[in-house]
Amino acid sequence: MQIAEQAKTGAAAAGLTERQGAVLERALGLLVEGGERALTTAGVARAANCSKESLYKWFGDRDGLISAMITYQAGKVRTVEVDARALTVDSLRKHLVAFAGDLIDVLSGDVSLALNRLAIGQASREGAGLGRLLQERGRRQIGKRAAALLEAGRKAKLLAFDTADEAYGTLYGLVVSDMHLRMLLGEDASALKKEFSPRAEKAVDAFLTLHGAKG
Amino acid sequence: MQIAEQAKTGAAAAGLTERQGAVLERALGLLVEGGERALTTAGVARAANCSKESLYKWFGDRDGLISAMITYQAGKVRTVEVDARALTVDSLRKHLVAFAGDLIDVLSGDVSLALNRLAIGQASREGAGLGRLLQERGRRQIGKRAAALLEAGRKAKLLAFDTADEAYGTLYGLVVSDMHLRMLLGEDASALKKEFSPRAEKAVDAFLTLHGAKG
DNA sequence: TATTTTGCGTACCGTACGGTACGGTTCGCA
DNA sequence: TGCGAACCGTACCGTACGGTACGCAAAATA
Repeated sequence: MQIAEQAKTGAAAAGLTERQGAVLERALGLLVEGGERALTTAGVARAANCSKESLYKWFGDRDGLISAMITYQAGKVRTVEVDARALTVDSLRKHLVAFAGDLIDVLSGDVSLALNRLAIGQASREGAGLGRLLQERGRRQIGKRAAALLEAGRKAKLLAFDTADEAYGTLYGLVVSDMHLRMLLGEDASALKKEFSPRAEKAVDAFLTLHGAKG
Repeated sequence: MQIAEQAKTGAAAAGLTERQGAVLERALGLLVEGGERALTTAGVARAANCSKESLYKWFGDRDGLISAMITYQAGKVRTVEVDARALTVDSLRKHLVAFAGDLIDVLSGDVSLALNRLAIGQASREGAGLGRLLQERGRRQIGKRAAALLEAGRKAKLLAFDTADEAYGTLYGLVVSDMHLRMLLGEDASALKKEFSPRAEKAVDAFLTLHGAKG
């Protein structure tokens, strides 16, 4: 039910058949479960109850399949719009803390980790195609949300910074530190999440100390 | 000449023959050049002018070779001891800026990026063996240097923090942000280094704002 | 109902890799 | 000089993957 719904939305966002979305969902499951080695065309076909010929017809080749997986997964992410009116110190802090929590959630997600591992592994041999795609479709989205929030804070005279990008970089670093890399290297994601989630408020405090207009 | 000397020191640190060190050096070159796909046993043997049989004799199997490469590479890193006496605000700042620059240098190095990509790619399929090894031999080393510096700053009443680990995490996040991940995903390392190096001083300023005893 | 389309299942091909075996050669040593 | 260890180069084997081709069933269309 939930999976089917996800498949629907993700497929709709990428302009694909519902069936094709279901196939991509199975492929993502395979990737999460067994890494890149498990993402074979035969394996995907078997897991999704379709033929290899259909895979090549729909996605071109293996790289096309992977690209479709990234785009499809990115289509599932929905950024929450922030109401910029009536922003107070407390509400800004709450929004920042919520954003930090969502950021940690996204980065520690199984599918996100698997796709990042896949793109990083591919990055060395053939340009940065998948890496750029992942960056574009994934990070840009949540980055826009952060930029909007930060700009709203600045307009409300609650934040002070030169550029939103730089301030976002600071916030990102304070929240994430090296958590993402450690998870990518195989450290237990849920354990690391438990370690970093409580630090989200401290990170936001530090960010406000650095960029809060009151301080 | 330089390579030979590196091979000597790296091999000595890992308890290997000079010849074996040279082989690992060629293997690292192959990995940097062409990624994991280029790191085949036949390719290493050809590039290093040795036989596959010797490779298996020395390193066991392909994973043993990779582990040896990580340990060998880590053996080349030498941490600089910091003189903790007579630490002033200015000298502490200089030390922190120097540390930040070295951190960026290490993370943006060709070999470091290639090994991290390899370990991340391997992380999904078989535990976190290589990831742990890389973390242990690589990050721990520079982390110890940071911890020593931070503790010295605290003893000199120039820094205030709860635990050195947490403070190091803050410093790391401020300096690195998402630079490492972006490089791992294939963004041009030298360009990113140029972008982040000037920010090292700002990052240290921010860190001192957060943890400086004077502020 | 006849026909076209779609797609599943399977078999197949070429290639490339990890790992092993073997003949020939160099080098240290008695 | 004779011997053994180490090692290079190459050939070989089993496996697994990406990609293609084919036979056949089911659904859609006329």
